[in-house]
Amino acid sequence: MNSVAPEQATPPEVRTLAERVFQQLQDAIVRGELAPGSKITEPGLSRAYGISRGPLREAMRRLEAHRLIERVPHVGARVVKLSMKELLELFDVREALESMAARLAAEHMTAGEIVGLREVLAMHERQADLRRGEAYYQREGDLDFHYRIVQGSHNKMLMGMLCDDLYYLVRLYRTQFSASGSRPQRAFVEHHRIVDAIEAGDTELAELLMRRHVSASRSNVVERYAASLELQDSETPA
Amino acid sequence: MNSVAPEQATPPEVRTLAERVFQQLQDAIVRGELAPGSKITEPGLSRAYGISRGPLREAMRRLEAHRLIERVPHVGARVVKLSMKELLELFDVREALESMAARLAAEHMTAGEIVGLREVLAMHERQADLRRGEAYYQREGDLDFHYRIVQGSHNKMLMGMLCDDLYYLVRLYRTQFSASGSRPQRAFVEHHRIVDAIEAGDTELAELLMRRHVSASRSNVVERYAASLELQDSETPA
DNA sequence: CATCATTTGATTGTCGACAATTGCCATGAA
DNA sequence: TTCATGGCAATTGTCGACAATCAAATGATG
Repeated sequence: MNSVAPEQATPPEVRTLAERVFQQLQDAIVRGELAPGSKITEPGLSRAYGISRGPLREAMRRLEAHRLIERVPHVGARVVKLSMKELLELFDVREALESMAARLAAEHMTAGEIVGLREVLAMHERQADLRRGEAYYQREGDLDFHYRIVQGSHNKMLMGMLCDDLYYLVRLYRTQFSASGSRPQRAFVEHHRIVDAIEAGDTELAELLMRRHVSASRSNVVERYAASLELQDSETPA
Repeated sequence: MNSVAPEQATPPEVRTLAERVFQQLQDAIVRGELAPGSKITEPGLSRAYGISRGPLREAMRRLEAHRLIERVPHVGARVVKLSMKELLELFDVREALESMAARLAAEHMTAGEIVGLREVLAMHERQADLRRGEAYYQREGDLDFHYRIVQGSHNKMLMGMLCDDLYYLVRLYRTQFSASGSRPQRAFVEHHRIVDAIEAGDTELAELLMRRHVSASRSNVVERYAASLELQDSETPA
């Protein structure tokens, strides 16, 4: 199981209570168990998780740093609720960072990492062939693909920004907007082309393809959003 | 005085103790008053700033999120010390994000923001003409220039990443490596070209020029570093 | 003399309680 | 009815103390 998901059971390094409750809360938010926009209070979570407010505040601070909750002093915190504008902002940032990651990956990725990447792609195709739980696995798999490329960049700072922050927001968006991973076959082709460029060491091509890939994904989101708005309008005509 | 520096005296919104001590610590680190790599302990800072460990831990958590200190559970925290590798990583991330910022700025910047940008450039040239404290003002001014372009992107997420995180690291690097802003006239020209492209609404050109600008700055750092290594070797020939 | 176990000191993690600020609701006046 | 004002409950911010953990100093042993 090579998922991008954080191992939750008993990771070797969960030394502190705050760390554990942080991961639990992060998971709950990304999964949508804590509704976007809902207010979360310290005494409430403190009772719910059976810990004191001290570690809980620490966990909440980390959630805030990861942009999963928003806090305002003396008022409280609420789970982040991505607006369409913010979602598009997220895509622009992803386009910038991931295209750079692809470029660096084409420059620094090792042979072993590339075969691992190919295996991920092969697994996706197998799952697509089986047509079983296509949407979900495709989505997780897509994230896994991007995850590995970022790791292949060998740029710690980039890895931290994308894997520790943005990708959780991406997953949150997918649950919030219940966006099914459409355009699967096209994305498959794009993924393969990107790996080809990386394997060839073609930095500029890898960067360009990744940029288009993210941009296309963004356009797809915009289209689906516009369509959903139309549908909504036709359902409730004023 | 249109500096990028955070107003420290009594900003209108410093409602909480943790917030204040966070800004103070952030400033102390960026200024080099807290040496890079030095260990900082909670009781020590608690006494130094006359506050309890509660708010202080919160401030330290925020510093960690901003990558200004590094913590390891049950051991302690130390001020971040940028290695050359990490510094280059920082430049790659800047290149990705700032070129995107320039592209978005060319698309969304208002006329008023553009005249403000021109004023910043004019002020830099005046200071360069006067040849007074050139290096320092140039450096702060350079950051101010980039700061305004990021704001012109009108992308909140991008602004948060660059202005709230990376730019503090850039300033930290400048004090840590005591890097004087060399190549001033060339940077001036590049700045002007970038503003021209933004004003013309040429998104692709603005992006390309900003990318080259950051890349050139990176190359400059590499050169100076190599030179300093040679000098060091000649001084202490094993 | 080097190596390793032990102890000690300090630091971090956690907890419960108190004070300060906020938002809400009821009351009253225009 | 609407708006302002005052009080009240709840939440957040802050503090000091206790327990768990780690790193270095100490001493014992081969």
